[in-house]
Formats: sequence, structure tokens, C-alpha cells
Amino acid sequence: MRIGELARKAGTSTRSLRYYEEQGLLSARRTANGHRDYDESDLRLVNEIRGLLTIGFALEETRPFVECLRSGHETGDACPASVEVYRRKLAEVEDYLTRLTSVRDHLRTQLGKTDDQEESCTALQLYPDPCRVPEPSTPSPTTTSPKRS
Amino acid sequence: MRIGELARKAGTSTRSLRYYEEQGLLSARRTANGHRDYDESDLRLVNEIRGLLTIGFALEETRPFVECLRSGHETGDACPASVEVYRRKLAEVEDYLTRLTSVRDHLRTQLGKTDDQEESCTALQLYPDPCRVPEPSTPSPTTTSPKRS
DNA sequence: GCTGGACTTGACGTCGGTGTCAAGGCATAC
DNA sequence: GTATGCCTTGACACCGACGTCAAGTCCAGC
Repeated sequence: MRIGELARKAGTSTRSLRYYEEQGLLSARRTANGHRDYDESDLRLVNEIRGLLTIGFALEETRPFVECLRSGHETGDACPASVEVYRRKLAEVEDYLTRLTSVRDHLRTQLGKTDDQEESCTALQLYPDPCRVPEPSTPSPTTTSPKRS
Repeated sequence: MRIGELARKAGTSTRSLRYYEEQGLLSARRTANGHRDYDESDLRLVNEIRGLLTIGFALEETRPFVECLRSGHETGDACPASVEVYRRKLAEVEDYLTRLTSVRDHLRTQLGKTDDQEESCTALQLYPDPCRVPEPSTPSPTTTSPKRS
């Protein structure tokens, strides 16, 4: 199949696919006329990438999973390197959770909300950069954020 | 005081202060030779901004707080507009917490971790800047916008 | 042959909050 | 005089994952 079809099937854009290729995550055979030619295994790769991106992985972090799939494994996380990324990511996410919880509590306090519904920690109050993190929606008054659909 | 001193006192850079001014959050009198001239009230403004940025507010979101302080209120959150931002931020953070929690659970599942450990402050290590962790290329969860997944 | 859609590569734009360089002005110290 | 250091404005660089435009190629349908 060609790039447009793959993009449609994977729920992404041709631009993204070319970008993945540029990053060495995806490779494509070429037809006689120079068009990229993909098959089902490529779709699996892209699905792996998209899935990981969706839950907050950086593109670079998907590499071990992609290579794992490429090397013939049934799933992308069947390799030690992938597991290691999982582990690191989990620690990272738990760290964020801690900070976010603390920020939430701080905000609740400021709002005079004394009705706690969950246990939480206190001292820490750092949560780095909400804009670079799987965030719901940023109702920023300045921009009608065109990058986000 | 001049910009260098204010930056030092507020724990930030002169570049940032000029940027805040550029964004209309800070204003400065000028001395005869054109240098910016600040006083203690400006330091309060900057501290307000820095504090909010630290807990994850976007610069733009600090505006109501700054204006609140400027208009003579004791604290930046004494005004309705500020409270509104607090409220929005809280909802945002809670939403993010929810999603992050589900990602964490997903990761734990993938790792075969059955041992649940609740969020505890003590165990986790805070880096000075979690966005740029001194690790082998470990960016933070960046994905955000699942554009249309 | 003409139209239109899908493809190609290349390159610039985006978002935020700075870092950093450039090139100069001004003041104090030696 | 000159070295040092702070200040000024202006402008480019950065990160990540693309969006988007440009200009050209390729192919099917009419």
C-alpha cells in the first residue's frame, strides 16, 4: 500500500509517516515510480508507535519497541530494552503524579476547598511543564491553538 | 534597583524579566540613562509570577494574579479573575491526574507489577528540572493532543 | 490532451520560556 | 586611557512532532 493508505489505516498523517522514516523508525520499499510501498507489518509498526505516543512516550522512546517488532517478536515490549523503557516511564509518570497531586492540593487549598476526597502528599510542589505533557485541553485565552485539533 | 539585582533577588534571569515586560506583565520606570528601575513591589510581582510558573501555570495565566496585585490587593489571588484561573487549573490538573493514573496502571500492567504502592512522597526523587533529566535522553511525556485518536 | 488526485523532496512555521550572541552605551575603578 | 561590568535593544536558537506550502512527478479517467 502507499503512504496515503497507510496513514489512513493508522489514523495519522503522511507527514508523520515521513517524519518517522526520517527518524529511522520506519522504512519503505519503493515502487518503480519512487512511491513508498508498505505492507501490513509496517502498519503494525506505526500502530505501535502511535499507541505509545498517545500514552505519553516521546517518539525516541518508541524506538526499542519498533526494533523489537522488527526483529521478529510478536509484540514490541517483548525485548529487554523495551521493558527498560517501560520501567523508566513508569517511574517518570509516578513522579509526575506525585507533583501533580501536590499541585492539586495546593490549588484546592487556595480555593478554600477543604473537602478532600483522596489522600495525598504535601511537601513537594513541582510540576514542570504542563504544556509538554499529555494534557487535556489548555483554554489559553491568547491562542486558539491551531496545532491541536 | 536595576534589572540584574531584581533578577538575582527573584531567582531568575534578566532575560526573563525583559520577557515578562514584553508580555505586559511587568513595567519599569527608567533612570536617566535608560536603565530599568524597580522597587520592592516589582519584586512581589515577579515572585508571584515565578511561583505560579513553578507550579505549572502558563505565563499568560499569571496575568490576572499580577493585575490583582497591581490593583492594590494584598495577594494575587484576591480577585475573582484569579480565582477563576485557579478553578480552571484545578480542573485541568485533576483531569490530567486521572489520565496519568490510567497510564501508570497501564504501565504497571505491562511490567507485570502486581504490587500496588500508593503515591508516597518519600520514595520519589525530585530533579531540579524534570524536563531535562540528566538521563540518557529521557524527555518528559510530551504527547499531549491526541489530535483525533 | 486535460484535469485532478496522490505522490515526491525540501524547507519554513508553530508553541513557550527562555539562552545566548551581537554591538553598542554608560559608569566606576585603576 | 582603558579595563571591567552592568545596562540597552534586537534577533536567532532551542526542543518535538508535526502542519503546511511550494514545485514538480506520476497515473487514471474522460
